[in-house]
Amino acid sequence: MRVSSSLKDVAARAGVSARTVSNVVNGTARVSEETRRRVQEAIDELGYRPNLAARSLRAGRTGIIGLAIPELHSPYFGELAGLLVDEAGRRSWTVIIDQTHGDAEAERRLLKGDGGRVMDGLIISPWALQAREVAEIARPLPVVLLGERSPQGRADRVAVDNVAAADEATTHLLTLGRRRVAAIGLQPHLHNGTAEQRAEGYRRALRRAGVTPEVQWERPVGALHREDGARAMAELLDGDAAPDAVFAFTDELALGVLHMAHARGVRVPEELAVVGFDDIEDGRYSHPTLTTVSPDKRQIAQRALQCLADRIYSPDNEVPPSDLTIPHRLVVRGSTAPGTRAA
Amino acid sequence: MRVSSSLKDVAARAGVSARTVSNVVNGTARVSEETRRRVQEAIDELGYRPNLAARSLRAGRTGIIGLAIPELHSPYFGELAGLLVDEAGRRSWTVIIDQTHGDAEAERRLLKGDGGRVMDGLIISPWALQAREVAEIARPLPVVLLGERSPQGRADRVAVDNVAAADEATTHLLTLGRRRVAAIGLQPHLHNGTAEQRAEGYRRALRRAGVTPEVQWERPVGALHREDGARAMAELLDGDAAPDAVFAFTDELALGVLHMAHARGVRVPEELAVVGFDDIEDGRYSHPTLTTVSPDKRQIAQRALQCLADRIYSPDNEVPPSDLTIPHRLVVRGSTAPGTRAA
DNA sequence: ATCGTTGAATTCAACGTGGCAATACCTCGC
DNA sequence: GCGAGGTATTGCCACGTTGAATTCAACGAT
Repeated sequence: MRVSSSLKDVAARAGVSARTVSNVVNGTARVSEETRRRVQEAIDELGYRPNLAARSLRAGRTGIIGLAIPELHSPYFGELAGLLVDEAGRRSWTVIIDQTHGDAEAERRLLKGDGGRVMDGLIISPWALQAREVAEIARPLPVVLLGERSPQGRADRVAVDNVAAADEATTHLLTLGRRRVAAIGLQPHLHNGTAEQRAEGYRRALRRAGVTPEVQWERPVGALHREDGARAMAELLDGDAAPDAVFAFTDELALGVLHMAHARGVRVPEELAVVGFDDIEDGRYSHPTLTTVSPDKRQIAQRALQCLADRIYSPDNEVPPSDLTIPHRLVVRGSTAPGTRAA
Repeated sequence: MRVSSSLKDVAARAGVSARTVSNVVNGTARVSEETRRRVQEAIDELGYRPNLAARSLRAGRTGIIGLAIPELHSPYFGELAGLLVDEAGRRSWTVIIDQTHGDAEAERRLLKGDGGRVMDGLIISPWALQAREVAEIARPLPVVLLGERSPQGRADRVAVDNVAAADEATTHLLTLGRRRVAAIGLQPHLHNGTAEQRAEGYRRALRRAGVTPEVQWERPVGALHREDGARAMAELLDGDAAPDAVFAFTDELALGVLHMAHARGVRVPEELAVVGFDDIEDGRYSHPTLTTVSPDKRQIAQRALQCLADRIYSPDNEVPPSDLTIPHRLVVRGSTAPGTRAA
């Protein structure tokens, strides 16, 4: 029992050839009822399980796909990863997860596939890698990019329209009569493409409303967690003028903003309206509940897997890379409830 | 470039044998500088990556371990999974993640290893499976159980002392002068061992303080999410007497409790003190911030992996199963800040 | 000149599967 | 009694890799 048994062991025990056992296991060929029974018995007795390494070697496919995300503990990526694992299971795929921690080197390593070929395909959410560099990496491996533009890309891409979504979020704040609208979440040092797009949508909305974008309202952050949001909010409150609204590029940042607002006695939404992005579970139970841009996460998962499947199973992969835009909607909750505006 | 190249291809190109290429790749044997250079060149030109399936087949090991948890999107498991993935990477292991959704059948399937052997070992957090059943499943595969007792177990176990921790949490509430202490999180229908232990600690603390445990204060839940906590809290508030404290078996439940308290105008911590369990990130930014039992998650990850490593690498695995208790501490925050007690 | 030693590279075999082609067995029709 | 046409089963090989054993050349010591 220590050393796991193989087809050969089962065959010996059942008094048939290894090939027949294989046929029973896979239903490949016709097997007489009597033989099938004997083989099945031997399988049960020996506790035989097929060796997937051998199978993969033979088939040239592993049935394993990779998912590379910045951080699993971040709620957005946790939710997305959960959906991807489930949807992948539906396709009989197993998912291995890697965390890049927003490190360019880690992203590069995964894209290049250092350390060998296990994965049939890779879904990656690049955070620190410049779009140009992603495009340059030539790979035989099917790759789907999440939330990053893929310019002359060799890879498929699945994402929401970040510019439009950010525009909507900002416009929502402007509609409430707010004019000192801060944006929290820029990451200029990382060349984070997603952040850049959201900043662009933010500025576009301001301009359309006749408000000139000002640098003082655009707050860069080190990372995208609650603590970074809280810190950015504190800086704003310590500045010359306090904002009357905040568009945070992620819900986590927004929750940090809410936290700091509480701590400093700023009333939300009366004195400060807040919008986030991602629609994570927390935002539905925070105090106040969080208005946010909600991407259709399940659809992101499904479409990403569909892209992979197309490339993995297509005999010749001359299909041009697709660039899928996933629907989103603005979910209005307590943090932007129409209230008395501060003087 | 379509079909990935093998040692043989590289060998042909470099004018050496496949074995020599293997030696260059792995640094297995001495290779002359000149040969190494030629081989490396061929590797780069062909974009060769070792085929891990073949390697695994030869080695009898895949370098892949499995992690089976109820749900990836739950913050506690997300944080834990993130730590496990990182710590596993440090050991050059890759992690495949499965979600059981608290389904007994799914847990059983994973433990039995249906579908073949890919994993060198499995870390599983059983939620619905009865301890007896876990113990009965004989496996050649090294298994580590998280947070579940493993009675006559063949498997290692890593967990906090749930009884003691629940006792501390409850005692903390009693110390504040609260006497109508509710417990939210029992799952009698699932035979959830962890929940049972926390309930036991809760009752023990009450008795020690001279308070008789009453059924009306023990609220079962369907799942352990925020919505379940909110629902349970609503039921309590709709009941005959309102509690003046709640011990929620997970932070998620506790956050649902806070949410419902806000919605019903119950002031926390003045009228209601709340303690959670898990110390998830959200609880540090909620309003009020959440008092909680904080298990040392990194240590859980490290110890679990150490157990696996011991079994995977030990020549004869006659090592008796270990049962490791992970330290925890009560982190007091806003939700139990000493305040005016309700009349 | 011969032998042992060392370093460098090679050959052979096997890990467990499944595709392919071949073979053994069986039944039926004439 | 014999070939045709199935059905059930088998043997052989290759997938890409590496452990073990082997070959070959060069060198220093005797």
